[in-house]
Amino acid sequence: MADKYTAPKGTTDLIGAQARGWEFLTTTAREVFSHYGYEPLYTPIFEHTELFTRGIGEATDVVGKEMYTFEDKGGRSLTLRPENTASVVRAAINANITANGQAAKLYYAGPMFRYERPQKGRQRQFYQIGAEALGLNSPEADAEMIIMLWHFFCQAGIPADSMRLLVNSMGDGACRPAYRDKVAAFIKEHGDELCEECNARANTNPLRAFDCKNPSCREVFASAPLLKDELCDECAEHHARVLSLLEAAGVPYVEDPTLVRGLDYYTRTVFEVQVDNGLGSQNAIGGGGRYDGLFESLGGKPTSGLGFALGFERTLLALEASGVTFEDGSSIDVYVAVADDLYRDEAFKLATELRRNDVGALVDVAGKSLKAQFKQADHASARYTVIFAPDEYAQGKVVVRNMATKEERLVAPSEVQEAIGA
RNA sequence: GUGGGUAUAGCUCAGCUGGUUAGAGCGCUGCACUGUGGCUGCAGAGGCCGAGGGUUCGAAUCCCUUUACCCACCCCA
Repeated sequence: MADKYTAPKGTTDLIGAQARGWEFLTTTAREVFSHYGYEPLYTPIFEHTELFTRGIGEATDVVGKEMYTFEDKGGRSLTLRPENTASVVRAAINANITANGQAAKLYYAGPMFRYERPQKGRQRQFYQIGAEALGLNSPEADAEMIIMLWHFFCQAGIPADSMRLLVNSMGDGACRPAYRDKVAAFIKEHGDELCEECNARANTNPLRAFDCKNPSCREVFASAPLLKDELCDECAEHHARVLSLLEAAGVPYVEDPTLVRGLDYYTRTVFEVQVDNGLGSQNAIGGGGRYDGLFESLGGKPTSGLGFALGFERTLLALEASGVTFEDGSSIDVYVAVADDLYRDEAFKLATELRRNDVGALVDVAGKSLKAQFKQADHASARYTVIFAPDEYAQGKVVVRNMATKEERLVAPSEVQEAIGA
């Protein structure tokens, strides 16, 4: 554990079960999302810093203190992406894929970067899988997005009853500003009963005060005005429709009027999936919402948008807590062994042929004893072991041993594939 | 950015109030079984006890510093 060459703070190598878990989840995502008509989109790991300051919002913690920003050799200010929605929208604007009211459904998977103090379920380089639906403004689109996220988690193996789906509406340009002022006024009114941070939020981002975990603040906020009661008619109707669609789809949700996403771009529908076990002090494994103003903030034409991101590491923790494991997944059908070094060339050749025919085959390349070769075959869970041995090979045959039943058959090397039923 | 904890073999960890060659289990390699895996028995390899400094006749053990990791606050996925 020399610390000379360790991965930087907050980063980790995806190795063993974690690496397999990542492949499993990205594969699952591709399968599930494609059934909803989603296509892959991969954007750069770094972007112009301004994309994030404009897109996510200057007042957010993510932009204010968590970005990995650097200057490149050309003097440009670049930032490692702290999230991917702004990039996807930028890419969509650049490629003009939402021209003339066309919709686009896109998903991605990859690392994000935030300069935070690491802890369980939170690292500086972390992996997200996400989806964005662009150019769709109907409540049906919202419901479909939420259902897809729920579907993904279920498909990945998290028991539905261990998850909790929270849904809320944040209003839009017509109703949120007034509500925002109302909350700010409420905070000022109760200033002496609230913590410092809550007071500070009155000026920066009043809604975030709902996230405060301080018990006494929560108590005060229990009587705060709720956006739910202040929504404009359009937002209220939209929200009600989303909820009834979720209900009809049998996706259990909880209305949480205090759910406030931390990024400035959200409008109307916001949602979050939480679990109670395995995540330490975190509890959100995925979340997202609608961002109808983001295109314009980034210089595009008014276009609605909607999406979610889910945290890979947290999802993995939740899966582990549910007893899901990612065992070594090598698929070895045959182990080709030699009883004498004389046959190593033949064995090597057979293994090569089998692999070309789509059969998983292992052959010893370390000069091990026959016994050691059997052990390897066993550890690889090979279903069969083929043995090149003097007596049998003198008749042009090799031994095919079924490792489970211990039955052995003699066949010509060319018939091995048939003998193992592959 | 602010707290608390931990650091000994590939992995999980013992090592009491300082005492001589630093241990166990699992894993790995070999042998018993020279052409047949799992079980068993035996043997072996693998450690500058995170790093640096100090106290001491003597430090994995005590003190200081440092680094890393973990956990929590905060924030979010």
